[in-house]
Amino acid sequence: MAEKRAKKTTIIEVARLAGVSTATAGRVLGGYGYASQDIREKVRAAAESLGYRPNALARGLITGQTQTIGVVAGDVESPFYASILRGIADVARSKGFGLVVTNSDEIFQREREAVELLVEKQVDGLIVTPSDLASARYLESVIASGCPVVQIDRVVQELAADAVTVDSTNAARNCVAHLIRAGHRRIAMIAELERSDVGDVRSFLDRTSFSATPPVSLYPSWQRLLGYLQAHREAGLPVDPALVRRVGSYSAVAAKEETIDLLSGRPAPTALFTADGLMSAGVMDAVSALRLDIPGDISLACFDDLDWMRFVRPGITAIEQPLNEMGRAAARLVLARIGGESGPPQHLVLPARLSLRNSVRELAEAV
Amino acid sequence: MAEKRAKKTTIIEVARLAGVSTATAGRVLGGYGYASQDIREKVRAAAESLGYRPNALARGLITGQTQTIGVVAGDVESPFYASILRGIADVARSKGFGLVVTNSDEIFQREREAVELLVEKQVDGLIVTPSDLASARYLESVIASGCPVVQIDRVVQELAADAVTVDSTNAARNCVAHLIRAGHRRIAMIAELERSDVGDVRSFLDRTSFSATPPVSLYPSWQRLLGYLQAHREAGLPVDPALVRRVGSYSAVAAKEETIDLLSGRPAPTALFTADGLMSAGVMDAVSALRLDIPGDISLACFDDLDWMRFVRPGITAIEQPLNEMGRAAARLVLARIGGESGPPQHLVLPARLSLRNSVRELAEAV
DNA sequence: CTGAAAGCGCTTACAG
DNA sequence: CTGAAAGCGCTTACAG
Repeated sequence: MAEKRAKKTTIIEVARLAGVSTATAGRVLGGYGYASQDIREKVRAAAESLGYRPNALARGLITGQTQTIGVVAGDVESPFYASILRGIADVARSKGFGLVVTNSDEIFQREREAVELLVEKQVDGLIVTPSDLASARYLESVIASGCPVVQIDRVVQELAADAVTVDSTNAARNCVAHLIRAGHRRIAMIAELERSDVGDVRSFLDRTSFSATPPVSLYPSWQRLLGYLQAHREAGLPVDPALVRRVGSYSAVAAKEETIDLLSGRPAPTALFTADGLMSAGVMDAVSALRLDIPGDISLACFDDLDWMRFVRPGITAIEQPLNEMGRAAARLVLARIGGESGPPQHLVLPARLSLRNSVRELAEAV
Repeated sequence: MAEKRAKKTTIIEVARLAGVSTATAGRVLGGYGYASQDIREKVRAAAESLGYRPNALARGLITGQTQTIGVVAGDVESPFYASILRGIADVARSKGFGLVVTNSDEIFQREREAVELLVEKQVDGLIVTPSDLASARYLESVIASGCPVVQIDRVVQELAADAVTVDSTNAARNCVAHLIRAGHRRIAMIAELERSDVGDVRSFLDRTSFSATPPVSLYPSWQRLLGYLQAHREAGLPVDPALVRRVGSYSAVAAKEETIDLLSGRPAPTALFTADGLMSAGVMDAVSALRLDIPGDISLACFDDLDWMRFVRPGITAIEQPLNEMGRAAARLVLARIGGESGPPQHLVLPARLSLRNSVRELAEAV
């Protein structure tokens, strides 16, 4: 059932029409090597009249470069990855690179298959958000084969790959510190806190020394919990474990349930810190359902609140991650490696922006 | 400054190690042609031990297929395109296809360059949201060269390419009809209505016969205006041109200004129909700023409201486009063509879903 | 069932 | 400055 595909014109036909060798035609059309003005024009005219388009496959096969970057995102439909992807795409386009995009849904097996596909397609470099920090050593073979890898949002320990992350710990710490400064003493936290090699929340809370934990080795959600703890500790305040809720996955519905349960407790929290973007909607829903006033009854702070909160609820403190910039930085890094830049792995840590638009006004200056 | 890239193992080395010809090794590894059980194992073992990965470039060069689909979206960061892209990606992945993604930002020149890039990369098919319906004939040469094209969201007249769109006209018509049935007589409309070959809003409104306009030839925004008009006409109601606002671009800020102006007019509208997704936030912002109650002071209906409205404002009627399905359908269509399916261009028109969650309760059953 | 040879469409040394 | 030849890593007829 194979269709007869229109055969495309090749450089051979262009060369023949222009009366030169394919080597010369290639030099003109590919923009490498010398060619006299006279021949240039002839070849260009021939290419034009035949509607010639170079075959990037053939070129890539011989040059060993495809001018393509592979991206393994969690889910390009989520605002988080969509913004990162846009940043990557902008830099790629400006350098004439293409982008092959895949979703892992944070499933390790899927990530691996995606990387396999991309490597076979001979991408010049790879940008990945590793879905399982413990199993990601397989990336070493990719790097060893000459394909540079840049990690985004998460960092695999001891992997010789560049990385771009956000300083989640400090962002959470600053945010919670300012809630404390504004007078809050019972600050609840709603977070994913799913994958972890540091045990459960309780044992994490029980640790005597936080400084012993290098934040970079944690998933962002746990980094934020660390920041939450640091802020309390620095203020000399105790942490009530009942106020830290592990939702367990990026689910607005689950976040809603936890929030309702949380706000029904006595004494109720006076502030709520939502540590993962997609949960904000669930938290908001719970607050609406309980008919609570913001910030009268409860103060809210959210990581990665969606843009809409700005419009709908002026009374919310938001931690905004520089997602576009994260993508751009990752693309720049991978392009630098592709360009031959050597040296030890770079680890870029971008600051998050605390954006204040509610009762806790004092936050604005403080940050 | 060229790095010494680790040279990858080729099929030649695998063949040598297995003690067979490259042709035989290829048959085993590529899964085509015959091979004895004995040899199969030897080759597989050799490939395994050498860490062999097939080079898709070489394969593509010879087979003429890259197992890759090219996508030209407006902006993958917007929820609209992000959802479509996800649908495409799901189907592509299930068929073992890769996806090369680009943004046009609805700029024609950029779209063209993107298509050029994708064609040179030898994608097997193309999914495009044409940014300028009048200039999109250039796609003909792409199709003629054997690369099938599927259009999304918009349809270029007389282009022999499949298309997947949403029935915007009927969705808008139903929505407005139900607002009318709920008693509204002054229904305002906020819409993009930028690009057009049908003149300005006023002349569009003045047309005596709407049926003369084939909706498919219009940009979605204009199709929705058509639906708005049809609903009024069918109810025997006049349209007040002052209630139809052309925002001119996908801008929440501009939408906010128009909405404030609109709601300050006397007599004020009792309902507001926002015809383009990204403007909803601006409209909401205006409603908040004016301290209006929904749906007490004003009823709202939005095309493509973001998911959040469900959580934040139960009092809003939403028209939900099946974006994931649009992407999936487009991917299926293009894959069918790649598979050799011939026949006249397919034009899929998907229905939008009217989602009711406010005062205009009667809508729920009616749809 | 297996292998030698040709070739996909380009680029890359190497002569001239 | 230009061309003949080789070759990138595979697959595809074609013999055997």
